[in-house]
Amino acid sequence: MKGSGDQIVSDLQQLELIAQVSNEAALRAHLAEKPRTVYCGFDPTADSLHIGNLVPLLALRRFQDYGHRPILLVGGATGLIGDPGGRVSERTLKPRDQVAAFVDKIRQQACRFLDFECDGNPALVVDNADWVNGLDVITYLRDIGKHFSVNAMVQKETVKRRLEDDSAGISYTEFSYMILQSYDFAVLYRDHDCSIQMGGSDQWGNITSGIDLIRRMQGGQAHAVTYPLITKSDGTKFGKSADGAVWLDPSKTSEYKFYQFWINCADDDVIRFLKIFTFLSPAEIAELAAAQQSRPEARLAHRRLAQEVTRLVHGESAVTAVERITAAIFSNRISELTEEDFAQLAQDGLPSTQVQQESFGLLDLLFESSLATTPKGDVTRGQAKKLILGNSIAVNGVKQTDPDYLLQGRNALFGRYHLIQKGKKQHHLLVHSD
RNA sequence: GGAGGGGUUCCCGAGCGGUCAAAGGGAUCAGACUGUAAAUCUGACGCGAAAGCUUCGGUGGUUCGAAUCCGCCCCCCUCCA
Repeated sequence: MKGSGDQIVSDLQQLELIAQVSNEAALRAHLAEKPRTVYCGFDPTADSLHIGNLVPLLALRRFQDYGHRPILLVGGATGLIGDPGGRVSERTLKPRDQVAAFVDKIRQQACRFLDFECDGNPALVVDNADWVNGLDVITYLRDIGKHFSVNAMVQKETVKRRLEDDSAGISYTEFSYMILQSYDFAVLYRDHDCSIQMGGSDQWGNITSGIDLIRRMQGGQAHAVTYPLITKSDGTKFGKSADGAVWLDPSKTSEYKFYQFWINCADDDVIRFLKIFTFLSPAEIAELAAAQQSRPEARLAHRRLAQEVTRLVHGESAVTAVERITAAIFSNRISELTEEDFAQLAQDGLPSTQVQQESFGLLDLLFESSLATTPKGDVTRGQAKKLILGNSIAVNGVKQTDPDYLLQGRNALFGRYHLIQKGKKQHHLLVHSD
């Protein structure tokens, strides 16, 4: 454990991880007095968490490091409803069994970021389905709903936006989301003495509404902390890469791609991301910032960011593997790679294809390997041809512009390897097997 | 149930009988420049090698010809009951 209980607030502020706090003085006093319990909710919207979810996950971890107890809530119930916040239009309801499956996966994934064994403040995982599913309508309306003023709910930003939008509107179902989330907070307050809820800044309305509910139902005082939504300096959406979100599940986003995502971030974002997504000390970050100033082309900060986050999510061995690939590929001296290097590439997770044939059409390979993905997301031969003709494809470091080019075993490096490059950053290995 | 307004290519958003695979912007991919950066410039952006084929909520019509007109149906929004 480090620092006094309320040091966490200053630290989070320094890391630009606090957007809003319900009442800073009160919160500090509350945290300084003794270890507290803080929770953050994760709705099961997919079968994996994505890098955006790292923000609250790591923030919970920070709270734990300061002696507070983190509760990770998985929204098995709220996930069936859908949060109207951050959305311009109504969600499509997901099948119940699907949500249940998502809950399991997310619970497993999230667990590795928190300590469940430590003395005093072990983390806890809960599922709000446990207390919401058994709730009958009358109890819901009489004991919970009675405490909510529709007049006030309508004023909440997330709801208001949907009411004012003349192309969307909001269903009663999503309108009720806030009540369920408020109830979660009240239950955790009652059963686990959980007095702080953390969430994205878009959750502010839901959180404060929970604070109100706790006051009304139990006469208690709870607190809210929100973190800013992560933005990119160029204004495009954070966390998206070529084919959508960057997931924590390696079967959805390979370790190599994951690492590449981070090392590729913009200069203007890298220091901020180091603060948010790593546990490096302020001194270390300052050092990297200085290095970036003096020698930006060295990309020390980028590399460190990629290393740290990959280690956090996938472990040390993944870092070693993906750095081997990266070094081999971006050193730009393909001719210098040894036979062992090539064998290692496929093993380390560089996408690869095995073929028996002596010769294989380049165009076909682009198609088979999904390198020929159109801007829309389809894989077509037409796109493969466009890429070849558009001077985008290199084979073993040499550009090939002939759409009929054949990858032949006898021309392969070491008799079996063809390294295909699409643009500068996408690679695929063709292996001619014996 | 009544009145009105909408559903266009990944998103936003023009089009309102032919010259429309459908303006413009965004996103995305690639090329140049670089530092695996940003900004900028260039090209691509329904499928197909091509002829051509399939798109504008669904369906059936009217037309030589429809995203554009008509009927029915579905969905969304606003107001009224």
